Amino acid sequence: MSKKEQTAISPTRFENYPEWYQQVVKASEMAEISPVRGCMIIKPWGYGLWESLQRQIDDMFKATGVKNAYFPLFIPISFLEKEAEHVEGFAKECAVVTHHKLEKGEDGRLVPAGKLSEPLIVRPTSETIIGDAFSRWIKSHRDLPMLINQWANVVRWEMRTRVFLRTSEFLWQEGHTVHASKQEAIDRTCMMLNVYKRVAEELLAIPVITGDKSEAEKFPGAETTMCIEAMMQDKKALQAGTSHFLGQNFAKASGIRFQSAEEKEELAWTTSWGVSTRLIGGLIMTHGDDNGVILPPRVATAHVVLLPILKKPEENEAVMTYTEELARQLRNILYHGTPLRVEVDARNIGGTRNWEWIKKGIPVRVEIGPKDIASNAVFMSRRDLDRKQSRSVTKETFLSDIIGILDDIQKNLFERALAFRESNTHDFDDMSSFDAFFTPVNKEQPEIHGGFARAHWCGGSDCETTIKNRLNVTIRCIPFDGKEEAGSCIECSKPSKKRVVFAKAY
RNA sequence: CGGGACGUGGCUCAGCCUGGUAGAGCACAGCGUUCGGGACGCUGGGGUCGCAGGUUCAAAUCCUGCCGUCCCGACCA
Repeated sequence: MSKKEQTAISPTRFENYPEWYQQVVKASEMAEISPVRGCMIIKPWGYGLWESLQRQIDDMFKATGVKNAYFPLFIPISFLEKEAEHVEGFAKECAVVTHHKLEKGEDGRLVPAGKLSEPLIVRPTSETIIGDAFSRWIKSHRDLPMLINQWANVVRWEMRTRVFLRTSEFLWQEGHTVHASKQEAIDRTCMMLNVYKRVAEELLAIPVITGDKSEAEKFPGAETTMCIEAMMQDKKALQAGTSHFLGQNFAKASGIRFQSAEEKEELAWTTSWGVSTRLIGGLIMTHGDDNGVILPPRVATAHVVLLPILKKPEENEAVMTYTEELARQLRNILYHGTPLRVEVDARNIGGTRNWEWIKKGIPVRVEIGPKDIASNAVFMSRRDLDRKQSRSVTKETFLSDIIGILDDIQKNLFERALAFRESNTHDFDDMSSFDAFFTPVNKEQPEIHGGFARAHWCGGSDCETTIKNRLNVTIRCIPFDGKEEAGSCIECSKPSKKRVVFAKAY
């Protein structure tokens, strides 16, 4: 056999990153592509992750006073037309419903019939229809702030799709708030971005940069868009969440007015913010290795899998009893407020079983055989460590340590990802080294290259466009934590006070 | 939406050039031997060869159209 260690996923990240991603999604049984163009089927192992994420995000929203509601999937075209920039941004990727029934055609096939008087679009986002409701709900400053969120599916008819990262239909939450003052709306925009930063860093163990989007990258119809940006293992940036200060644009479009304390009619200020199932793609690309996914414990579909070693019939019952007892004890332990999620996999299918769980990325695997029972022990493996570091520990030690172990995995994943980002983030002050940074050695089959480049930018969209056209590199964000320093724009040399983050992006 | 590649059991693919009624490996099911182990043997199930037309006595194979997937670009959470 070859010297090279065999990996569960082929090709490896290094060999072909996009293909590796596809294979990981498949091998981990998180999702698959559906018969419907551009849409995905999220399988239980992937959906469980979304559920645990959703539950925790929802709690965080509610802690800030947000309430959930649900608005229609269909939006009248006339609603979309109300905000000019908004139309511009979304019109070309809308699914449109034009008929309301099917009839048998001449060839026996079903054909659309019953044309709608006004076509409906399937929501690409819900600012307009929620704005319409807000205009009726809000009369007085006493109705404000209005803090609403909905968990929903949306459709954006994408040309090129990728499971979890960009599909025609995806799941997300969209928060929509209305405020009496500009400052309060801006504060809310920041507050929710901070929630997203915590979601990414504390739950998903994905370090993110927070900042403002440039004019070219902001949400259609927004005054400003703030974002969290993460670095994937191919050194490309992933926009993982956005929070928009909408100014009075949508209030104007939908007629959201209120009577102020001074008895004057005023136009309201609104925000919107969202994260989607794209986060799952980000998780895979941040933590995955050549053996599959690695799930951060805080969001993992399951935390621990127990793998009883069933060899001889006369021993099996004792092994299963010991296993079930351990499962019961584990499920009584709380991990960050929720009971540990434990799987028992008693299939007698040899090493394949172990590898399936490695590919799925479950944080902790525990093998239990007759020898372990004899010594009152378990044989434990951590997904974030090398398989050779698996070790035998007593059952009591395991039970008392498991929370610490999971927290340690969580911490390890975050620190690993942070170190990767740091080592691939550089300052640039001249164009030739900037160009070299973003130019692959092999142009035919580009190797993994680039990263985050912090460079000065004059603020002009011409410079931004020039760079984008030449290198396919965009301004990911104007970071909040960037320090003020005198410099000159990397493209045009005009004065600049701050560095922005450039990168290739998903 | 432009350029490229591809579509044959669940998966990876051979067969297509030189038409003659479908193959392998893996996976799956059963039995047995192994096994703290991605094991081995035997037996078995499963495919209208992406879809629709056309050419032909005969099409996975030739022709046309459509659909889908992946990669690269434009666009995007």
